[in-house]
Amino acid sequence: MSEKLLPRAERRRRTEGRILGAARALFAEMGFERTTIRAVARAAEVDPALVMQYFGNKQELFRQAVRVTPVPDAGLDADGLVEYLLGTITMKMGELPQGSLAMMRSMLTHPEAAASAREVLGRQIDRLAESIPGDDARLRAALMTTIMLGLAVGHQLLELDELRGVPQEEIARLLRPTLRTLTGPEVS
Amino acid sequence: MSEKLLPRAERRRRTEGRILGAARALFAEMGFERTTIRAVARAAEVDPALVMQYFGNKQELFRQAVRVTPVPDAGLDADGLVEYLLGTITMKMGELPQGSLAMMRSMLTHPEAAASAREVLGRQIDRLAESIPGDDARLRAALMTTIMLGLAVGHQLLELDELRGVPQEEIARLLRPTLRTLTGPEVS
DNA sequence: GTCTATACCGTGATAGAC
DNA sequence: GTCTATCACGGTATAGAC
Repeated sequence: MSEKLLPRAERRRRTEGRILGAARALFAEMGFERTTIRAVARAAEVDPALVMQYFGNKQELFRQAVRVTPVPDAGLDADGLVEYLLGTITMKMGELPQGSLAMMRSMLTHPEAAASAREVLGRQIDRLAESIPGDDARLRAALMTTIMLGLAVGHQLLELDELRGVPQEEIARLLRPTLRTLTGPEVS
Repeated sequence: MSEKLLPRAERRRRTEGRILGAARALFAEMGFERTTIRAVARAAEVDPALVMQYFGNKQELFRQAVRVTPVPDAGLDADGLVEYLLGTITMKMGELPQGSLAMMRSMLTHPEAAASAREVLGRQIDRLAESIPGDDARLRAALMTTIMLGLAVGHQLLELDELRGVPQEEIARLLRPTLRTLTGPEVS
């Protein structure tokens, strides 16, 4: 194999990484439409056409940049699930993975991001519904999920003043009884 | 004054109305970026340049199309506010004003829509905070507001399957105790 | 095999023709 | 008062330079 300063494959891998990093940051901040291939290329210090060469089109670049790590599902009881959800706040507050942010940023205006969001949320609803009793378990699970969605949107994307700088423990403390009202047919 | 089939001013008013209606529908469905002036003009059956002539630029067209009717504020107690919020579900479910939908659709990716959303939500938070006790009234009010925001996003914009076709009364029934956990320092 | 230059089309916007 | 160039910019495809 030819021995330059870096092996060709390694060099390519690094360039791809820079492009994906730049794309992730821009998609998260500006959304799909306002993020230009040219801007991504500029941020990654490569030629715009190279981005096309690597990823084919903007859609595929987006897909690879936001690739969200699938939620590891474990069998938990209702209270455990509430704690799990409250735990995700911690992430949502501090630094939710940039890929997830990018996906959420575009989910209302980009069809594929919307589909991806529906899938992720649907999985969470499934998981919650399995662990809570009642005929309306899915509806309750959906409401719990939209509550967390609203929090993420309000805090991370809209950056509402009232939520800025609030320690996650305080949110968790207030939201714990709130979510618990939805985990069972009775408050119990 | 010249007497054609319609007075010039009236004719203009109708054309403007058609354009605004078409714009509202398209902005609500596709968001700001994906809505093209040309498509709005096509839907309103006018020349694209006429849209520019009337509104100057796309931004101003958006501003006038989504102009959201300010929430009439009345002094209510905490429980009354919960019922008020639950009442807004009814609207959010059936047919939330298209202008509000358009604004929400773009709030994550369009700076001005984001500012508008922050303003509307901020007003609701103010209003709620006035009516609930406790040092953390604003935080509680913000959480209540993001809960409703999440519901609107999940139902109206993402159109989650689990919420489609669910009668508003059922949502209200489930969410009433949920919201009540946030209206006071104690569940009481 | 990698990267660069360039051209094409649709969009927002402006200026001017009818 | 309407519509027709025309421009700049962005996504994308292609050809070709190294």
